[in-house]
Amino acid sequence: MEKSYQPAAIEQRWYKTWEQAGYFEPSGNGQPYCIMIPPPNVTGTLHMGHAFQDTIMDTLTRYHRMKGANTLWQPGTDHAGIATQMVVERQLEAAGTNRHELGRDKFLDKVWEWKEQSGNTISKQLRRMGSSVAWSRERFTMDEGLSKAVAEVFVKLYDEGLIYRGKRLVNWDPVLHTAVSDLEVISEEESGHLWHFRYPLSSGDGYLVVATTRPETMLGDTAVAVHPDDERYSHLVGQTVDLPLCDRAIPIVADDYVDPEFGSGCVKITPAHDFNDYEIGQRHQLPLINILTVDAAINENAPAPYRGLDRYAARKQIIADFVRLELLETIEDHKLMVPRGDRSHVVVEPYLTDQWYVKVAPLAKPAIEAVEDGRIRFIPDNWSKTYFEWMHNIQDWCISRQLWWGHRIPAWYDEQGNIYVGRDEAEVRAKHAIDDSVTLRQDEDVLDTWFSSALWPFSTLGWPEQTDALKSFYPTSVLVTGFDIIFFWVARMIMMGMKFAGDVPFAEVYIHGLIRDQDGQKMSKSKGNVLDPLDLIDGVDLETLVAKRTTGLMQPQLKPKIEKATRKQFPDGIPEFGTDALRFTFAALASTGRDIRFDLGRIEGYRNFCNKIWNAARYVLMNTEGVAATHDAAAESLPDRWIRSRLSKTITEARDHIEHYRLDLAAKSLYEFTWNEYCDWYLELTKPVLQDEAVSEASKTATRRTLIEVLEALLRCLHPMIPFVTEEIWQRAAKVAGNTGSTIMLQPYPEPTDFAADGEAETQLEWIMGFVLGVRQIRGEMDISPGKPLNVLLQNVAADERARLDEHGLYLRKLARLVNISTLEDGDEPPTSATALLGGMKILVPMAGLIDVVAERDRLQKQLDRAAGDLHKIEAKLANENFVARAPEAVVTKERGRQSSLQQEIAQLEEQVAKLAELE
RNA sequence: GGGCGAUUAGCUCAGCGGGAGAGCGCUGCCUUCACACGGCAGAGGUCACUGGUUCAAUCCCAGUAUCGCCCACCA
Repeated sequence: MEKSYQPAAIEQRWYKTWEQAGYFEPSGNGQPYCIMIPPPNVTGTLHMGHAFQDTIMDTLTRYHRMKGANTLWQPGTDHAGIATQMVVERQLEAAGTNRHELGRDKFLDKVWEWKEQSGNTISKQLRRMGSSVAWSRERFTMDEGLSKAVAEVFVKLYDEGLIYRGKRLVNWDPVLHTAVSDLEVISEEESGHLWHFRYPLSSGDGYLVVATTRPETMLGDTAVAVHPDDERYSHLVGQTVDLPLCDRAIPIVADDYVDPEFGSGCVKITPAHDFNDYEIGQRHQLPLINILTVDAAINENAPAPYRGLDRYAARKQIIADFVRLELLETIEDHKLMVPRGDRSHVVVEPYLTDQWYVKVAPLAKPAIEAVEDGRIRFIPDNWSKTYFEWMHNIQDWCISRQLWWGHRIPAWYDEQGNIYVGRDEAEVRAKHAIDDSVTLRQDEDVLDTWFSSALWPFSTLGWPEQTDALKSFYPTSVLVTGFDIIFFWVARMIMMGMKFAGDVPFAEVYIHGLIRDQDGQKMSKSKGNVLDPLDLIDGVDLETLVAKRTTGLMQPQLKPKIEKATRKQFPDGIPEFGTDALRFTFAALASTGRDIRFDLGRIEGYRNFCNKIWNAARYVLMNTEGVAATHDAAAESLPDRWIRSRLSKTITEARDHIEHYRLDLAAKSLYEFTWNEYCDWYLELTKPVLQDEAVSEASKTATRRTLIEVLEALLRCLHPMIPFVTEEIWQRAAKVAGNTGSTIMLQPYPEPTDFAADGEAETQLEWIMGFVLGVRQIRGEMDISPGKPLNVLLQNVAADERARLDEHGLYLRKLARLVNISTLEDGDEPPTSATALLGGMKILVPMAGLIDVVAERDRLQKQLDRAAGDLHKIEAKLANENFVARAPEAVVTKERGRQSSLQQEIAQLEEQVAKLAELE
């Protein structure tokens, strides 16, 4: 084996081997365990969030596979309507054309081409992460099967009256020229103004003042509203005002919606361009005047001077005209929420169009109940609150998009505009007896991407066919996803799954946090702070990293800043850490719910951990080659019994933590066992056994067996998190251990009962550790070279401790580097020494004339102070009658025990301090 | 406006009703026959603040402050 762990040398080789052997595919045996991957954008690339999420899913999948489950982790990608179409449109733009010139069919060919070309990038990257997904079952949301499911669901919902077409206000993206759903609109506070306009009363008796943040919409005003109880205006209700700039009189209406305290208490009503005004318009039968084109310019319904002006140019002009007419009362600075499209980032307009909607309330009801009664559990549970909050206030879902890339809506129109919905045109004609003489035109629009995503858990298993896969794996076991798509995706999957697949789509929803940069910033291209998971795996030099971060920026002026920050943070680029180190880092950081700052220090630490395992394995393999297949358990040494017992506990912990989705705690347990117990103590404790000629062969064999058996089991424990290094080592270790399996992937996950718990061994070994630590501490603080052999004297040695000394002196001598351990009898006068305490026993390191009295006194005094402080607290507690009376018996007993041992410790320390004083 | 979360060592984070923890960083010593991606020893914290509950609070409750996120139609 190499002296240090080289991830690049093994990772890709093992992945290929596993995939070719078919280990990722469902075994067909055992309890089904299924995870559906949240399908990434087909043209996307792997980012830190994916890598994190994939690590979680793969760890769970590998764990359950090792436990014998029939596992299916199913991969796939999403067509991501708007996002993908935008990318291709940008390419066309660069080539000097656009989709309209190309036409729909040719454009779609281009998108498919782009999908083919870039679509497997993310699959390749998923492989680099070690993801054990069933590639044979990879799906794409626009596959034939999934498209069928989409049509099926659409038709069924339509037939039940749960999908309808309606003319309403929608969020209109004037750049993309499509409707978007409420969820796709991001409202952020921006600075703006509040313009106060005077609307003259038709009666000529003055004017009303209305305030608006959007002056241009006044061209579409069809009323002014006041509160019904507002005495200032009640006499005016029913009268009209003359709408300035327009040759129209509009009514003054009374409506509860108006807040009389705000502004003047008068509100201009533009039913065609504001969601609230639309409602008011409905209540008062006001006309709707649409004054905008699809580009959000002023249309022909507005007075001539404004036609054709962009909305913001029109705003300027209108304000100028109000000033000219002396109808502008005042302008205030004002903070307002500006709605922007989440893709285009342009301000969206409420816009009156025909769209398709899903009536969601009837679907939401059972979906709410499923979470309420625990058929679906959120982890952590508080996300269920977020879910309920949204589900209880859910609005109908606008599912049509004026795009070309996506599932085309399965609705046809005849020349009279009648609507026919069916799975395809032939079905529509048959169902409605429409012969070929009638021309049918299919709806031009496509469905919201999330419509097909909502069907993902069952459409990917073959629904509407009742396939074996569907029967085995639906409902799936757990959904692993981020909180940002609970509404977009999770809620809709639950609704659709319950409606069409007859059950909840998953039993648990594990919500993980967002990966942020080291400063807590969201990683984004425009901030220039993205880390590519592959750069962490393979390493990257500084120039490449800078180039990656600064090319293709939307705001090129940020380049110098990004470059500077990058050069400062990564002066030497990023070293190669390997997939396992990255995965272990994600696992260790995956505590519940909260966001994660990705810290390079952590990944470096876990890279070192992989190397530690590697070297521990080198040691073990070096010492166990050809070891007998069995051993006599009676010949096991104390350290053998101890490490087996510790491993048993560690296995319990690891399993328990993984089952509860606490990968961070599982990682921690395994890390600490491996490093602090197996490496730091056990491997060191085997050296005296294996090197000492006096130790029996049977005992050596038992130790060799323990070395290899613990290593082999530990590798299995760690495999779900760090699959590559564990497989590489396991292949060698398994042979020595006598395991003939072909891969660690399919070995059983260790059981706690595989190794004997042994409380007695743990107690005894703790005593040995205490002894060694005591001597080391003296060495460290008294500046005695670690290599210098020492003699120690023991005082106040109890009978059972004498027995331990006889039995385990070998370990003490080796680990503490002692030549001689001798026991002082009562009355023996000890030489000048540095002292360590172990329970009631004193360990004395004779210092002859070398002792630094001051240093030793300081050292003891420090211990004394600490002990005295602790004792003081405990005595205060015990002096409290209420504590003694009310605290549980066990707690009181424990405190009394601590009290007496501290008293003993203090007495001994004081004695030593007094002795030192004699030397001064 | 409503809801959720965070505040613990220099940094990144665990923990939790009865003795403050890890990794990284820092200090000192050590090229010891698995590992310098290492070993040994060590320094470092009024667990944001104020009250309350309790025999006992970093932990539970209430409030305050700061930071963050989500939802919401106030022109």
